[in-house]
Amino acid sequence: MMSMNSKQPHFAMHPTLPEHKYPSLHSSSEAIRRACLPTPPLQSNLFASLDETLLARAEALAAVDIAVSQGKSHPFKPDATYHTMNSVPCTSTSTVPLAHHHHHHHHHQALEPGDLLDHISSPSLALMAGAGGAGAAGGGGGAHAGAAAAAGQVAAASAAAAVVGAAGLASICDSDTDPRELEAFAERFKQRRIKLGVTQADVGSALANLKIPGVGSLSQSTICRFESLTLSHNNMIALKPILQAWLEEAEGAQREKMNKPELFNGGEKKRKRTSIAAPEKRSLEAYFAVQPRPSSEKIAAIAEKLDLKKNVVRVWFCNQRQKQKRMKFSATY
DNA sequence: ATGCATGAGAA
DNA sequence: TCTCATGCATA
Repeated sequence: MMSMNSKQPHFAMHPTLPEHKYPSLHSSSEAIRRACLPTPPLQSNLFASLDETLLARAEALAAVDIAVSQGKSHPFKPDATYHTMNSVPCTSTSTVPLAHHHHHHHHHQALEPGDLLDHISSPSLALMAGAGGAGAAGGGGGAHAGAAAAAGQVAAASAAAAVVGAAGLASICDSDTDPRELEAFAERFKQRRIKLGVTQADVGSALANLKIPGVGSLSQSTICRFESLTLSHNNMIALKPILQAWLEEAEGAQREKMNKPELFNGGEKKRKRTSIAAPEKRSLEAYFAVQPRPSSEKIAAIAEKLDLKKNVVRVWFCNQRQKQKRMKFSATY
């Protein structure tokens, strides 16, 4: 069933896109999203001394499973994760046999100085690498290529380089930033991937075989998240051209097997995943509902109350915030 | 498929 | 310190 999969340390360049300020926006989808969240929004106020009082209250509510019924409700947090970067020419090369439509979605593109050139410019890929092979299914394994650098934004470098020109397989058009388009692509991608008989892990490692500058391998997790749209909008946009390139590549050379037996393993330190118990988790969610960005002090307080390491709590909040920003149910619909 | 974690880069 | 892209470990 599983395979031992061992990747090299962790080399990756995260060109990281500038952080944008997402202006307000939707409220409906935001509501939907929250409604789907495991934790019903708490109704507390953010006034009063957000001290032990609130913490205790939140925890108390959490303990009771939160019934909510106080005459106070606050609006949802206007925290959209959007912004789209887009400023590169459009080669209209949507090789995607998808039904794309054009329409305008109110995308607030808060472009910052850096954004203007921070995009993926079609890295005219004309490569021919071997597609993954192996047909095992599952979330398991596969050999891993030890490519360096991951694929954040193939932009940075290529943008300026403007290697555009030849066969533009990827093009950044507004349709590429369209959530519906992304969703459609993701679905289609998964379908075709399965048809090719490759696992998510296979795709991840195969990406390194494509010689796209700045693009290395990705993990099964990321491929999975791409397919399920559980990535940020920006992340989806950045990955789409890459995965699309792989897909076309793989389908084109479905016969070749250029497998690369990467077998280097020092076998060591296995990271242990700390697991937060359900009760504690509930409390955290309660706290989060009332104050998604607790101060360092508050985090410390919470950590102590729940008997968790402060860092664990901090990271939990970070991840929780990030979760809220995923594509699914992310507004703009 | 997801939870918790790391690290780079921006604030 | 936070955000964001990613990944290991795991259910």
